[in-house]
Amino acid sequence: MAEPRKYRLIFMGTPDFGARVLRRVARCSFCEVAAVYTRPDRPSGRGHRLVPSSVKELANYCGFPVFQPSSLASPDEQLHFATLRPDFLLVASYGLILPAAILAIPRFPPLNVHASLLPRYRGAAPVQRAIMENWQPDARTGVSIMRVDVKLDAGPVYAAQSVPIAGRTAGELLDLLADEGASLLLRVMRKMLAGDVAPVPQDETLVTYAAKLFKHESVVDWNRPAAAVHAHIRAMTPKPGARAVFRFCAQDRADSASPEQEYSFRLFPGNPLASPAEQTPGTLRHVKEGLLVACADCWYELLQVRPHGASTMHVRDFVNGRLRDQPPGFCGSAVRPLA
RNA sequence: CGCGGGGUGGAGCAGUUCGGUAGCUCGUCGGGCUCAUAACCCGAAGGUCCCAGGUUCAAAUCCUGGCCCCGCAA
Repeated sequence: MAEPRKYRLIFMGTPDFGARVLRRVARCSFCEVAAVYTRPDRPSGRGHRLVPSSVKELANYCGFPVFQPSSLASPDEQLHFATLRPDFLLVASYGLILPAAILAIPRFPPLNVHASLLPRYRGAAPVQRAIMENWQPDARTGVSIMRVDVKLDAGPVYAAQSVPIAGRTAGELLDLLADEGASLLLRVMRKMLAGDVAPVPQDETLVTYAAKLFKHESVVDWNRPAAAVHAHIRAMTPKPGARAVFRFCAQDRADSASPEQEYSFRLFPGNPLASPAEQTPGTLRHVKEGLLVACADCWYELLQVRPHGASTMHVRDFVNGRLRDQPPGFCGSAVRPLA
C-alpha cells in the first residue's frame, strides 16, 4: 500500500481569518502540512497574559509543527525555512513581511488569500473598508488568490470570487470570505499541479488601499445617512466595535435632583428606518421598548447595546433598567466623546 | 501581580456609604375590560442576593480568600 507522496505545505497566518483558511486547507487530500508559521504570542487581555494566535491554537490542536519567529529577515530563519523543503507556501493574514529570499524557496509560487477583489482594497482592513465605503443596497466585495510579491498585495491574481455584502458584519463577511478563499485556494493549487494557471497582473491604475482601522473611527457619526451609519457599525463589528456616547435628559421628577446621565455604549447593528428623522443628527428618541437615533436623513433603531461595564443587552432591557423613569419622547442626544 | 466597572427571581436595574421585612421597570402565568390589541385594569408564581470562610443577636450590606463577566490599556 504505497501511498502517493503528498506535497509539503507550509502555512503562514495569525488571526481568525487565517485559522479559518487553515482549517480547510488542512483537509486537502494531496498535501500535508509540514509547518505552520504564526506571529509570536503577545501579552494581551486583562492581566497581560501571553495569548496564542488563533492559527497557533488550531495548529496545536491538529498537531502541526508551529514556528513563531519575530522576523523572517535573518539568514538563520531563511535557512530553517528552506530545510522544511516546502512545495507550497500559503499565506493568510500572517502579519510579517516575507523577504524575497523566502518567497523563492517553495517549489510552486507562494499564494496569498486576500479578502478583497484586487486591485481594490489592498492592505490591512479590506473587508471593513469595503463595508463602510459601499453602503448602497447591492454592493459586493470578494476574495482573491494572488502570488505573494515583495510589494504588499501587489502580485498577479490567479482567481477571485465576488460575494454580495448584503448587510453582513465584518466578522460575518470575513468568515465567509475565508471559506470561499480557502476553496479557491485549493482549486488554484490543483490547477498549478496540472500546469494550468495564468495569473493576471493587477491593473495599477485601479489600486485602492484599505488602511487599518483607527481608534477614532469606532465612534459613530450620526451626521451621515442611516444606511451609512448602519454600514459603519457593521464594519466595526465585532472588532474593534462601534461606539457612541449619549447624554440622557434629567428625569422628569421635580423631587429628584438627578443630573443628566451620560452613558457610553458599544453599539451593535440595528435597523435603519425609512421614516425621516427631521431632527438634529444624534437626537435620541425614546419609543415603546426602544431607542431611535436621528441620522442625517432617517431614524436608526438601536437593537443591541453594551453599556460601559455591562454585557451585551437588548435596548429594551437597558431602557427597562436604567431609563425606567424616563418618559417616552425625546430623551437625549449623542455627544462626541473627548479624544 | 497593568488600570477600572460589575455579579440581587427569566431580563435589565435599585438597595451596600451608616448591618435589621427582597424593592423598581419588564417578562411569564391566570383573570378582567375591549370589535380587537404589543394598550389598559386586577391577581399569582418565581430569589442559595456569584462561591467559601469569618465577625455579629442579626449580613445582599462589614472582613478575608476564590470564581466568572465587561471596559480601558497593550
